[in-house]
Amino acid sequence: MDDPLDLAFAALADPTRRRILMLLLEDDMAVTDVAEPFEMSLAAISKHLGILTRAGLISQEKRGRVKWCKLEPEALRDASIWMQSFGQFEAVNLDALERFLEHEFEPEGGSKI
Amino acid sequence: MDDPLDLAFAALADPTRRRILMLLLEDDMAVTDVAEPFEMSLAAISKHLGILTRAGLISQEKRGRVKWCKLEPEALRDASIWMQSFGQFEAVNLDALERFLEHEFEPEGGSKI
DNA sequence: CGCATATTCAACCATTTGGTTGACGATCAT
DNA sequence: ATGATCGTCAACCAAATGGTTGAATATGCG
Repeated sequence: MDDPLDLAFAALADPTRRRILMLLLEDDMAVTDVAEPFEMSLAAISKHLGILTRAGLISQEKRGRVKWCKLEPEALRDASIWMQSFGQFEAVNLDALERFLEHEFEPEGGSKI
Repeated sequence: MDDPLDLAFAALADPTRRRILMLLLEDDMAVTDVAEPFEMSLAAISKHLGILTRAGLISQEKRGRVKWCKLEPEALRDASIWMQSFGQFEAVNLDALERFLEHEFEPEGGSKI
């Protein structure tokens, strides 16, 4: 029940949360800004962010009254490793992986605030 | 809601279902044999198998009165590819993979047919 | 100070989930 | 045909999930 994999996969199972992760892929964001594109209450988004945080997929750091959300790919990586135990799909495109790693954490167009 | 990714990740979020997938990694199995190592009713396992089937992670084929369950890694691959869109997790460390698999398999210790 | 902004909390609600049990339809063996 | 085995179905249950609203807590600003 508290298995990190349970939390990670359960968190990933919700499309809203996957969209949130994709937003955060571009930049760290405040809770309010994460919520902006969605047609649901801020409280709902706050809950989703809590779930992503408990799953270790993001971290939240409060600076002033703003809580910044940041992607934390470690848990994702664990889930990915689990999947690769099935090894039957060598979909791991190492070229793509390398490309991504080169650009890791590169600002890419600056802040959006 | 019907997004294949929703189904795949939701299916993977349950430890019983992940154990089932690991069983099937070794061999195709009948429903009853899948259920054998678990301490829950056959009906419960049957439901889990239904969820895995709807998610596309396994397929079931009835031959005689026995329904054979078979791993179908396509949906898993899709989920894995989705994760790689995040690309920010380092290339799969095979040592980590080994450690991880040991950890996943070990807790039940026992029989594997 | 006094007000607006950022975020969470608490209570509530409907739906889904993961499990049970008992009855049931198929299929195989004797 | 009888009976055992394989598997699902239906009804039920407790708990978790995903959402709402309104009040509450910080924090920043003029």
